[in-house]
Amino acid sequence: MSLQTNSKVVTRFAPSPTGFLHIGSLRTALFNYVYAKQHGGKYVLRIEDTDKARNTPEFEKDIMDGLVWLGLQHDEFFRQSEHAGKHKIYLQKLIDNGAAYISKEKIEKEGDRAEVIRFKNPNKKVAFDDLIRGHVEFDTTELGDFVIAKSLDEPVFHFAVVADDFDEGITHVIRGEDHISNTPRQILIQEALGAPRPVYAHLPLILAEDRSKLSKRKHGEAVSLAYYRKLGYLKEALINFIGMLGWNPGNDEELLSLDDFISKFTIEKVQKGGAILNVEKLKWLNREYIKKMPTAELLNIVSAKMPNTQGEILERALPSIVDHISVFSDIDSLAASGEFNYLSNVDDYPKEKLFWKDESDGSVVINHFNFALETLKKLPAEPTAEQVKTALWDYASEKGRGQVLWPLRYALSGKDKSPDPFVLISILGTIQATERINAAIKKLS
RNA sequence: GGCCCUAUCGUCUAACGGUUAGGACAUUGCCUUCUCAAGGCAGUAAUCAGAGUUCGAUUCUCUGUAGGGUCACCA
Repeated sequence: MSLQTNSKVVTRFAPSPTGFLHIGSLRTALFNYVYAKQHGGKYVLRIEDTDKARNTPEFEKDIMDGLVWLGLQHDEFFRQSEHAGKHKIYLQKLIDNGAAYISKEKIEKEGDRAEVIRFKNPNKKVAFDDLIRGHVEFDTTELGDFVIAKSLDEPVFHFAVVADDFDEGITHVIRGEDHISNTPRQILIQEALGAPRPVYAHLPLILAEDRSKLSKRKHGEAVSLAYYRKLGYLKEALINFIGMLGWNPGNDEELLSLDDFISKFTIEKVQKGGAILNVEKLKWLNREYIKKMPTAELLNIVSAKMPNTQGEILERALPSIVDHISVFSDIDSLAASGEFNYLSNVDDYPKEKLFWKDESDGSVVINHFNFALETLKKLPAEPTAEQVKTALWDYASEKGRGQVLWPLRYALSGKDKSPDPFVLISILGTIQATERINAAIKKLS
């Protein structure tokens, strides 16, 4: 407790660039960021690149890009490999004071060294108070004298983490639950180094549908931020969703921004059990955020996805397009299946489609069309849907709405499913609408 | 298997030891309606099991069960 109140909070997110930014890591990053910000502290990003064989610059770039895109800007940046000199000094110090030793090994697999540095395990019980889990206790005896470096120049994860956390003044280690059993050995190293112990908080894991840990190998690309980003999920929705997996504000609020998290987040209230990632809810959230988007921004995005429909038509059609999607990539599939064809042309259709239910008298339909044509003449070239509705409603009610509106809508859209004819006319304008109705009349006569 | 962690509707979750166990997503029905959506309203649905402690356990304790994590010269 005293650590929290007396010193400035410093948190860190320490991914290793051996894969794309994982959705679970994303939450770790978010909570670290939020926790630091709400305590007026610092949030450090540290790339843990000590495994030279598996690191790639692409992954490092993906991680950094993803974080920046989400708005989780770090205050300080480190690359673990750049601390090799410091690690070496610490390692030497431990060897000198007998806390670690150079050990002769037999080579069991490829890459094994004949000599490694092992930590002299004091074989004791280690206990720590986890902000989320409370009191946790381990007996480190079973760990044996574990390896902390392959050589003076090649520290292994546990050692590098402790050394770096120490150097960077990390006060709070907020990380995934998969690290909880790593904690005792890291505490042992800390003690040997004379480093202060940070406050620990182990987050529950994000699970797949089958309750297993979300892993790239098992669950494919749906575990990476890049995947969701590519599908067109909004960062606001992603942050909101991830932040509420395993945590909630304690009331019925569902829509939270990054700033809301900073003001409301309470690490003690983080759930202890793992949570399944529920894409349906993510979609719902995304839709909520799409609804909130400024029209101009929306137009930009939709416009890029619909090269065949541009300008004012697209502008007027925007609400009816957005109405049908929960993610922007939905537009691609909807467009591919011809859902929006009516915006540029009328697909050919059999004239029977112009009859409502079991009607079959073409002349009656033509009468309705003629009334519509007359009405269009009296309307402005680009009427609002409301204006069109007012002009046609009484007639349609009198003659039968289905009888009038179904053929009209079909003539205008050429489709079984579409926006209603009033909206259609408001999108197309009276000139285009007149053309399409005339084409329908020609079909019938 | 050892060690560790966890357990409320299908999913995410709320509930100072006393609630008709609440909300959201999903789902179902209804309304609206010319179609498809959207929207509105309503409904179905949960305390893992068994012992304790207590006047009273979702809540505390123990046991069991189930699930998960971790056991590298990876991070």
